[in-house]
Amino acid sequence: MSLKETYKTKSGFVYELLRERIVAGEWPQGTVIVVASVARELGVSAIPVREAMKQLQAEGLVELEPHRGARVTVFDPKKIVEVMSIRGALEGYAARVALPFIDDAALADLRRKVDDMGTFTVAGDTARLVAANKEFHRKLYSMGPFPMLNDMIFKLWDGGAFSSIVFALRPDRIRTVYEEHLAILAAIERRDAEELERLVRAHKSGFAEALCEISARKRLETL
Amino acid sequence: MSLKETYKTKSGFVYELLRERIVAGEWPQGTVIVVASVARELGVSAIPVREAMKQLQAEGLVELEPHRGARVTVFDPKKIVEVMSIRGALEGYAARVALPFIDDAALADLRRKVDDMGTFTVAGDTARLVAANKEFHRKLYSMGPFPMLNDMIFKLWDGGAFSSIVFALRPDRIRTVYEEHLAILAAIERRDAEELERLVRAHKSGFAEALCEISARKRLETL
DNA sequence: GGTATAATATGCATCATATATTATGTTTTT
DNA sequence: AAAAACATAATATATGATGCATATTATACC
Repeated sequence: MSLKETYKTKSGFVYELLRERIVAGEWPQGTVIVVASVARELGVSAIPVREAMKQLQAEGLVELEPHRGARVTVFDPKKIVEVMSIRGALEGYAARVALPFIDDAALADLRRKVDDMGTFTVAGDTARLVAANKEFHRKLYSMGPFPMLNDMIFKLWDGGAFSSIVFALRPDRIRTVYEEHLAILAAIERRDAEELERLVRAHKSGFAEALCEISARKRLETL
Repeated sequence: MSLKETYKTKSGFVYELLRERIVAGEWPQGTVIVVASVARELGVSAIPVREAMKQLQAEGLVELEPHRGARVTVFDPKKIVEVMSIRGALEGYAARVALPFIDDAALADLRRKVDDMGTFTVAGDTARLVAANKEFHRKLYSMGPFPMLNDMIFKLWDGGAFSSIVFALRPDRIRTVYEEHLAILAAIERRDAEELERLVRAHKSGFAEALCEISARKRLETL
């Protein structure tokens, strides 16, 4: 990860690093970010850090209050439903437009990933299940003709990694998710674009509902 | 527009200003932006300008190449279709989820805006027609429960203002657009969410197709 | 035509300033 | 006199200006 060799600018280097920390949950929601501290830690001046922050803000990962400072964006239940609903619309459409480009090889790949999910489901390995889930969707959408659409989807996806907490607190969802993916795969095989879009959208809605139910029980403060 | 009174930071001031210039077409696609020049012109240092650029980059309005500089993003036909398709998905969904919140007052407002569009259509006043069109959609979506969704839509909307050029080069579209809005309004009155989403999405697709047809004839270099 | 050099613009660090928050002391009110 | 409200000073931090280093591009020279 040496700066000089991998990145062209320090600004870009800091951006990637901070992004990784936030997405990985190393810096949880609400963490205040002090520019000077980060700069000192990384051995750069404040300038590149501030520029990175501006990008992260535009991406929605941090919130920037003039003259007050920055903190990692806090997701309240309302915002979670919002993001999940938008993802439902985007991902449903992405699946629909990708469908005509799914050839036999891609279909086999998707089927294998669902098989993996089945394995991890019975094994109770939620970490790998979450990863396989993301891989499935990434593969599916990546076959489509709109790379910008994929970027938007996975920016939102990285914006809040709620999968783990849902599976932890609602283990019943694990099987549900697996079954939903079976249905999605079946729709792909049937080349049923309408149904595919509906299923993917419902898939996200289910997630949003589970998250709401959880946050009603618990205030999500540990996320 | 005095800086001190309206804006809290110079960075924010520069951001708004540059954004306005790009969106309004004052700086057309491909315009190279020299940080030092902008700074000199606005009477600020390079720092706020650079930070504004980073935000505009994250928003997709400018493209930033390390050590090379910045230019206003160029939209090729492929990218136009992409943006319009994504907008179709987002706006269709936005209309659908807004529908339950459309009360009589909002409906009357929407109907009046479509009437305006009718007036401007027969008058051939495309400038006002474009404005009324945007107002119609803004009003419609703003009734919905997802402000973040609206932000995404109108960020994309501002990203490329193609309406004028379409009407200029394909005058037949003027009447089509008006009729499509009549159909959309009818679907709202019938409270038909499914059909509403379909119509809004088709509305954008029609636009994308017209743009493609235009760019096939003309290389869009004057946009 | 390839290489060296000059010109231009970006990228970054240091230093200075403005702003918000916290702490402290003072005044006012009950 | 005690408590609350207000004003003021102190600190921390974000924001911004200046100056320099570095990368890229163009030009000239061999």
